[in-house]
Amino acid sequence: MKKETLDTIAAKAGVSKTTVSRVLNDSARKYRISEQTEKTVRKIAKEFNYNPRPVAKNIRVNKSKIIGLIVPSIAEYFFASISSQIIRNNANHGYTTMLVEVQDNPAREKKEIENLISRNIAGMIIAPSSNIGQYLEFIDKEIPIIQIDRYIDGADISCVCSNNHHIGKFLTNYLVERGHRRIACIQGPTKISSTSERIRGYVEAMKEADLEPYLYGESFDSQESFFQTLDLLRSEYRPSAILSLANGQALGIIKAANKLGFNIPDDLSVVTVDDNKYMNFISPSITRITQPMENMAKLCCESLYRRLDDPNSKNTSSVFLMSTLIEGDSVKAI
Amino acid sequence: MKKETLDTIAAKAGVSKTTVSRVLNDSARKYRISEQTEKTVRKIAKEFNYNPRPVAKNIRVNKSKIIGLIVPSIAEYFFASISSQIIRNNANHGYTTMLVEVQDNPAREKKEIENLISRNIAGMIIAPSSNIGQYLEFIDKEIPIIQIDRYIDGADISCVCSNNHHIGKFLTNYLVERGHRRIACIQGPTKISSTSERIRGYVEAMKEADLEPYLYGESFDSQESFFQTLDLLRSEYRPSAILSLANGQALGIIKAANKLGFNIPDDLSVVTVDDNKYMNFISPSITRITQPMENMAKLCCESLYRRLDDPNSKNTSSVFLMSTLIEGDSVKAI
DNA sequence: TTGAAAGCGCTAACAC
DNA sequence: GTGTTAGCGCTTTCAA
Repeated sequence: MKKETLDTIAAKAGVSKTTVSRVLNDSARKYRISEQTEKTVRKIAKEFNYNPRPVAKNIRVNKSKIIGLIVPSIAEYFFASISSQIIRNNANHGYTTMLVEVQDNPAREKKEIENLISRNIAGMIIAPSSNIGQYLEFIDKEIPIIQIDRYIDGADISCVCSNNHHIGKFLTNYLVERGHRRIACIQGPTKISSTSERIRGYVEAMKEADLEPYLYGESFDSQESFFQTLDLLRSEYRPSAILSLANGQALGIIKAANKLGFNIPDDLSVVTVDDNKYMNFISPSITRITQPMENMAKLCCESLYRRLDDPNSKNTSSVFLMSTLIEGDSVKAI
Repeated sequence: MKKETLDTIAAKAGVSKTTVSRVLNDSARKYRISEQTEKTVRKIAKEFNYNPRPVAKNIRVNKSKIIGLIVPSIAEYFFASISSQIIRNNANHGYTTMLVEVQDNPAREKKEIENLISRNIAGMIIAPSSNIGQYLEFIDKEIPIIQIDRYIDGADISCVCSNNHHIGKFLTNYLVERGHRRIACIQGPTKISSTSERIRGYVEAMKEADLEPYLYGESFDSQESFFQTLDLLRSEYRPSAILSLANGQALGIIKAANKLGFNIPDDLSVVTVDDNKYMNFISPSITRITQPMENMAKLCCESLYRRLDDPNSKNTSSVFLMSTLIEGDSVKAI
């Protein structure tokens, strides 16, 4: 490709490569380089289609214009959407994104973080999959980290998340207000904060309504939710409503209800979390909470850029965003 | 973070950094380094938690273990899924992925490619958005490129795609065989091969059945498809069936049909391309073709690794994968 | 206002 | 078997 280096440009321009470097880094003013020199250098650089190699700079200054993004999997719409926004924001800000997936696998997570660090990333955005608070705090001293969607309890690392406790409580209350008493919650993996917070909200709302929480399930997977819901609907408890904590689960619930001939919402009410363009088309349309994904990505990036631009601003911040209810036809008032 | 370098390790081990480098690159055997030395070096390296800096190596050998992945947007499920697979494959193969989005914007595409190249990527996987065949051929001489999902007509660059011509023809025939005569096709952006090939298949099937093709629309956007379908259904032509080339469009079509009180499939049959976990839940379930995304990603990566492993194997190859029909309830036989 | 020279961490010729 | 040395392309003192 472009074989031009500072040296070749310098030779053509009849100046030293130092000067070329300064001009091309917009430091001409700072070093009081003559307008004439600056002009020639820029002209030659353009003429020869000079393209600096960031790696060479990286090795020197030990920092790159790369941001590491660590998510469970972008096959999940929520993370795909967030990641898409982040990648775009980064690009607009002059950063390239290294996106890695860790499949909620702690070993993989550790490995990928080390990989990213060895590649001199300037900053990191992570939806943590495991309890690596201390490790992250250690890294955060040198490489700014922002947690997104989830946070590690007790870790002093900035985060931008939904107000998941509110989500759980709000949806539960929504069902309670409509007369439901036997409200089950199909929980996801309970170690991640987004889930545990929602569960906490659910339990709290149930307690406040003098109802007994009923938690079951352990994954976000559709298939598992399907089987678990089958069990649940056949059980003695037989809820009149189910609170699903993610869309994958909701699909499993719907499938199970259909299979057993339970009509939604007549025989079973369902509410869930997260939205996407398909949700309006499944019938009945499921009442759901939608998280402000675009805003979440935006705030997260801004928070990161702030620390990147001013390495002194080490104050960690926690941001909890409010979500929006989208009412469908999946809840019956009884 | 880890401040260790080859030098520090060498000092601790009492050998030269060359030796350390050789050992840590698994070339001990090649240089007939004594087992004793090798053992000590490895021990010290581990002890000091040594982490090599790929950038330093990159600048020396002018190649990194980074693969650039260029897609329109991962907010689109198809690309999210493919990208997810590719990222995972790459990670398993020791490569980190730089994922960039170009939003089907030619200027952005050019800029991002240059960016990736300046970062010394080892290889590139791209779903091209514009007609940059010559440019890619030029790059391909030094950096292996594989096109995925789409290919640039006339460019001598490897590709792994669906057999999109077959998809278009097959779905059209499916409708023809069920007695439909007025079959409209809501096309996407016609400059990308995946779309144009599907259109070609549609037109061919129509011609063979002595029917007049009726193409309309120009984007994959739900909202646009919605309005265009409204127009179409109100028009004189009034198709009995619509071939949608992507899921976003299909949603727009369904919405338009609902709005005008057209029952699917009684008043309007619909078929579309691509599947995802929500498609089974929208009602009626839309008959659709599903592309072998996992396999597509796999073959694409393997093809790339082959060239990466053996720089001489410069033979470009075109792979066209077959897709699978998923029958729903969206087509009426008339 | 500009340049020379050193050095970032690593690899690879070449030597012994 | 192992080490010396040069150099990848860039930035950054330090000097002029």
